Amino acid sequence: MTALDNAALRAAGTAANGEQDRRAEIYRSAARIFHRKGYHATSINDIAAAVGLTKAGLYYYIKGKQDLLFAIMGFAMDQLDEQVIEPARRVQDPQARLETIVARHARLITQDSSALTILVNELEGLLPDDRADIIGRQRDYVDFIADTLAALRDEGKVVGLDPTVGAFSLVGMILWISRWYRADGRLDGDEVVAEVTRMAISAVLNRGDHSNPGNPGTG
Amino acid sequence: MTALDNAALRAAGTAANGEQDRRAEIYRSAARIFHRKGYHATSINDIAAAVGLTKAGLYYYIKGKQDLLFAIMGFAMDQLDEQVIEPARRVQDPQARLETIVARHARLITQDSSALTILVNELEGLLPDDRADIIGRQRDYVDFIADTLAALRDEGKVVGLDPTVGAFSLVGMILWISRWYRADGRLDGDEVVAEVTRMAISAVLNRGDHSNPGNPGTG
DNA sequence: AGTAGTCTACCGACCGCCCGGTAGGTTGGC
DNA sequence: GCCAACCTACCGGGCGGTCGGTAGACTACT
Repeated sequence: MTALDNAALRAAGTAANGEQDRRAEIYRSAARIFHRKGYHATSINDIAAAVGLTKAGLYYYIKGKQDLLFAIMGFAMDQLDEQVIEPARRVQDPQARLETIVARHARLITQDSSALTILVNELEGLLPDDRADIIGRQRDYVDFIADTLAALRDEGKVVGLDPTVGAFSLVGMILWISRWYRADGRLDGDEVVAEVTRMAISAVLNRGDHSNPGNPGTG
Repeated sequence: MTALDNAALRAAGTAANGEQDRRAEIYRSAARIFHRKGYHATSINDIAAAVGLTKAGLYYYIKGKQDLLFAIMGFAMDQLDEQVIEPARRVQDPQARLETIVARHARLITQDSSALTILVNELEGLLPDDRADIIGRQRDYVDFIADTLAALRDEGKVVGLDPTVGAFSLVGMILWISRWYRADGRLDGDEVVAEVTRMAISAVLNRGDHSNPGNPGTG
């Protein structure tokens, strides 16, 4: 989970090396605890204790609880940008681009879901300005997926699917992974990523109708 | 949102009619506020004010904050049982059953997502015994969907999909609706339900491979 | 080598506030 | 007179956050 180091570095500015390490550890621990207990149910003392500091000592490194949350969510959003969106932007073919998006996003979650899960679950813990910032970036992401679906529709590969609904539904499928996936479970991360990616593609691609010959109706 | 009345009635036992109404209003308001702000960020005073009582007055009707949460989640789970699982159980054909599950669950969410959303987002606010109860019922639901997918696989309509992963993915797609659907949005509830249901069926049904002729790889 | 000053990395004690919850009334309809 | 349906006033406690202090490493000067 050393990835949060980057966010810590960014927040630390021109600090000494020891301070960078400590700060990274704090961000990492906070993300883990926020993820497990939720933001509001986590006290500053919880985080301090987890990194072997007192509350006052912790405040040497952080500005406040809200800033901690915003930093973690900003990091998660950066991760999404760098690991999912940017690589996908370089893929021209819409179907391949969609596969890239789903597979990379799903992989991020199976690797470490803390920050990414906080990103979607703790929005109301942010200050209004910070929330607007994060929500805007999230909307850009959904729009990017919707645009990809629209491109697939223009190719005739997708028929009769609203791109926005499609994008939200795929995102829901992906995000939910963090609720049920266990690294020590029956399937390993790569298998889960592959399964979900296949489902996502299948969900949006047009393969004729799915009317059910043996089905008297949905009543 | 009068549906919570039932849960209130159940909790009230043999109370007078006026008390039933008041209690139902409390449960309804609490569900709405928990949904909007989250359980931990909602104070008993918030709920009391919303129903025009003081905190002490509210305690005439409720036993405590945790019981309130558990009652709301129990109601949501009852709703799922009665409106989704039981009707679906009566559908023999697996594909029709799956359509029933998705459409009915999605419709519940577009109609009133408060209690159902609390049900999945506030589990850690419960006491351990209560949490075990709710989690058990949720697992039963996912198993029910997975069994339906397994039946479809036995029919040859689904190939190469892990039923458990499939069930979780569909649930994620459905639950996420509560995060983006707005009753005053571009699409009405029925359209959203229909779109999501079609995507869900398409996601699991086997329609040949989706390999991409114009795709040099997923780089 | 000694020592005075400085800075980092903390800690113990404390602040005001709000929380969930309660004790003990008060009021109004039957 | 009684009881349902509230209220005012309060409790202990934990919260986020701050304050003044300090051990110890490091530097600067004599």
